[in-house]
This record gives sequence, C-alpha cells and structure tokens, in this order.
Amino acid sequence: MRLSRYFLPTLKDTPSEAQIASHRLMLRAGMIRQSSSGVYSWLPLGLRVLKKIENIVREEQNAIGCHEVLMPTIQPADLWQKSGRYDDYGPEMLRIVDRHQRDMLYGPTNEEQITEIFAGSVRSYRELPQMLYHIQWKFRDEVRPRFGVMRGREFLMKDAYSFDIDKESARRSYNKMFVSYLKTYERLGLKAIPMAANTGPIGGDMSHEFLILAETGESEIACHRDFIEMSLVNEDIDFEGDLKPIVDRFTTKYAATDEMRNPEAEKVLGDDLVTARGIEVGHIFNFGTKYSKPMGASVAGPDGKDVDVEMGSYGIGVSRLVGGIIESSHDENGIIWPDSVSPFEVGVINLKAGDADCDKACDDTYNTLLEQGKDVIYDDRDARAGAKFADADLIGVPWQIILGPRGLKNGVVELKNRKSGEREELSLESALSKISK
RNA sequence: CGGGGUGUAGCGCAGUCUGGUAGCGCAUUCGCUUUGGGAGCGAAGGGUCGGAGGUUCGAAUCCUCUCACCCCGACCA
Repeated sequence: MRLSRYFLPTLKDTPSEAQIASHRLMLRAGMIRQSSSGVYSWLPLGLRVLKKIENIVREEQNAIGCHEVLMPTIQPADLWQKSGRYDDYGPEMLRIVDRHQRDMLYGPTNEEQITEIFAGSVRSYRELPQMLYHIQWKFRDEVRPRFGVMRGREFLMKDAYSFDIDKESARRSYNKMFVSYLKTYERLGLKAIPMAANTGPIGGDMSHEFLILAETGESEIACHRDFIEMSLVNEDIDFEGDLKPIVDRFTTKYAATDEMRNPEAEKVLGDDLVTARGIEVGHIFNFGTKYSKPMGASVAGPDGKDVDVEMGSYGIGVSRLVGGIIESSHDENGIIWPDSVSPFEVGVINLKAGDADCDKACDDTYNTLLEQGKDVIYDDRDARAGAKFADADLIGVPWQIILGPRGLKNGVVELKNRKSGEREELSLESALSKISK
C-alpha cells in the first residue's frame, strides 16, 4: 500500500473526548471516527485490524466444528415475546416500529433467532450435537457508552450456540468452546484468564468470563498468581478427545471478578493472590433448556420421545478486542501490535521522496516485499522524516525499513523493530531476511 | 438514571466573569529557503461562536429553554 494514496487521517493532537489509551490511539491512528455516542465508523486501518481479529476467531471456531451462519441485525419482537425476554430486556434493547406498525428490534444477541432456526430444522437426536455461530453487529443501548470501542452501543460480536441431547454432551460442547477460547486469545497475543461468572439475564447454571489484565479494565479482579504464566502454547489439542483435564487446569485455581470474589479463599492464597483490573473479552454460558423449552426446540430421543435440547451460548467481543489489544500493548508513541493482528507486517520509509535514487531503491524494496506476499505499507509521501517516523510508530508498523540517501551511499538501510525499539544499519538483503524470520 | 463538566475554523485551545469589528497554535493552499526523529520565513483561504427564543442601540459574552458530547458512580461482549 502506498501511503500517498491511502486513506490514513492521523492526528497529531488528541481529540479531547478520548480519555484512555486505546481510544486516543485509535482516533489518532485514523482507525475509527465517532458517529454518535458509542457508535463508530471504521476507517481502512481500523477495519484491517478488525478483519484480522475476526478471521482468527473464525478459524478457531471452524476448527472445533462450529459452523458459520449469518443472522439479521433486525429481529421481530414476537420472537422475543416467545422467550419472555421482550419485556425483561428493558431499555437497553433498541426497539423499532416498521411501516406496518410491526414491533421490531435491533438485536442485542441472538439466542431466540438461532433457537427458532434450529427448532424448525432439526428433528432427531441423531443430528446432534450441533454448534453454530455468526459474527454480526449488535446494538445495546447502554446507559453510558465510554472508552471508544471498548464499550460502544454498537459492537461486533462473535456469538456461537450449541445444541445437545443431554447435560453430559452439553458439558462437552462447553469444554470444547472453553479450550477453543483459550487458544483464540493466545493467537491474538493476549493473556486471557477464565473466571467463574454470574449468568445474568441470559440465565443458566454454568458460566465463565474471559478477562485480559489491563489498568483501564472495568472490573476489579483477583486470581492465583499461577494464571499469569499459564498457557496452551505448543500444546497439540485434540478437540474430539477429553478436554476436561485442560478445563480443570484452568478452573480449579482461584480467579474471580469483583461480584464473585471470596475473601476467605483469598486469605488462604496469601502471597499467591494477584489483584488487578480486567477487560472482559468473552463470556460463555451453559443454560440448559431456558430457550429450547419456550421456543419448542425439541428433538426425538433414541426412545422416540421428544426431548428439549440442552443449549449454550458463547460470545467474543470482536470490536472490543481491538481496543483491548491496544490497551495491553502500546507505548507513548503509539500502538505495538501482536504480529497476528498487525494491519501491516512491514513498512518502507522513504526519507527523501523525489530523489531519483532514493525513490528507485524504495520502489524496488517495496516491490520485492510485495512479491514475497507481505502486507507492506510504503511511506512514499513528500513529507519530512520526523513526520514519517512518528506515523509509523503511531500506527504500529512492526518492522520499518528506512531508506535515505545517506545510507544508500554506503549501501545500507536502517531496520527498526517497533516492539523492541532496536535500530540497526545493515544491507537491504540482511534486512529482508531478518524480517522473513 | 444520580452527580460533575464541555460545546468558538479540520484538530487543540483563549476570549464569556466586566456586552462594543471573532483570536492563537497546529493543519490546509501558494511562494522561497530547508530536508536522517512532527522545519523556517512570507502570504492566503476557512466561523450561522451547538440550536431556539429573549434583554439591549449592540450578544460568543447576560436571561430562559433545548440538543449533543465527555467524565465519576450503579449495569453490560
């Protein structure tokens, strides 16, 4: 991508409404613009990151046999009247009346919709278990939206739903999703800790929240010190096998969000107790027949008798993750992306655009990287060096190849690593091979 | 929903108390000089001062109403 032709409206000054790092940086880096309170437009750079996160989430869902669908944002009110939630949900639900005076709503979640689809299509236990998900925009009319995309009213969520014939099977689906979530967050470069949670308005008997630690997190959490180091990295997981040992490993030690904290358990932990603030980036529920019963989602069991299916739902806040990742990874100059979600892998910075030799060297480098299949941003703008360096750091270009007349005269380029801040002068060939590692 | 705050050029702000030609920095456009970590000089463009009423010879400034946005708290991916 040539920066001179790209749409990247970066800001030198911080807009006054942005108080936390991720919100400030997303505005300054030209990732988003606010439309109204809690509602944002995604500009090219922000959208690139959003899509990268979305794709990782998608791959991990597909990997456990969860099938993607796409349900509408607008739902009919009678669906929700059937489940009894139309009145329960309150003013957080955005209600709409269409031209025929039918009551509609902008979906805050999709349990009713998916249950109806399932109920109309599946008749036998032989077709179970089944898991479906979609990645779709939601709207919840929050009392107080804040922190940019971290608590917007409109947000992108991956929500999955499981259908099983009995509790034991439902538990297996839950475990599958649980472990899949741990893997998903690791791929996103995040340390997410599962914590027992209240089931809230969605209901059910078992629920976990996944939180990442960050100073600006909205809830105060406490957990065993071991969670900080726990990881699934390099573990080859058989999702068709018994996942209970892994789930146990991540659930037996103490970890609780503020409303679930237990002072006695914390006392026992002593020095092993860590308290911090956390951002909720996922929430999974097992809620049995809460929706299947009222909405008639039953199947014939082995004995021919109808059984209400056991259900669960599993959410990941995709747009929130963009903010969450920035909260946990930035410095005073800008964003430091985990490799997996970085909008660009490498940048080429032309220090003297307009200089024939320098332009040629930069163009060649740019083309070579493109041929290698890299996501590359080429700063070919006619701007001063300082402005280019500042923008590259602001938007978090992980590797920056800096070419100027001075270095070219000596046959070297400068290679900068955004994360470590290291800079070194070396030949273009060495720089390219270092990046490819 | 309770409490607090802010709306003035694209962005950041001053001016409001004490009414009298709407300003500063950055950005933008043009010219010259510069060019390796957000350049210098000169010139230019850009505003219904959030909106509606009112007071006044005269309102960004005073009064009334209203809208939007932000922050703290209670609720949530």
